[in-house]
Amino acid sequence: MPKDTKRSTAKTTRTGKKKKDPNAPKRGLSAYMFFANEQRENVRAENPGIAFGQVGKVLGERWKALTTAQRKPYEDKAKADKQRYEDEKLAYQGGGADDEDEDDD
DNA sequence: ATTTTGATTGTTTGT
DNA sequence: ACAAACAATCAAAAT
Repeated sequence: MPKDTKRSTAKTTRTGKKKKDPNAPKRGLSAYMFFANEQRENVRAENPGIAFGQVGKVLGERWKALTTAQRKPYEDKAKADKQRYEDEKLAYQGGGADDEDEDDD
């Protein structure tokens, strides 16, 4: 039996965010996010007057309804987003390698 | 090196 | 602005 490695996906939206990172390099988005961005209109369009959580549910079902091929475009964006985060984390850790100029806020 | 955990992403509606 | 359900993620920390 495969180790589940505890998947905490049931908590959902933790408004009380405790970050230990100094400058908190926000991660990248997820494929689902991009997928939702596109489908949200479609789902809502097909479900007039759909409830709050319902939309999300239907959305998720549709998401899995796709194949890796369909997710590909979304995953692609997700990866691109990750790279975006990479820059953040890079700057988040790598302060000044040799010389750096940053805008004082 | 491996495992776990924690933090984060964006959307929906309604108040 | 935030509240859950939906899925991914994945990088960093702990072991």
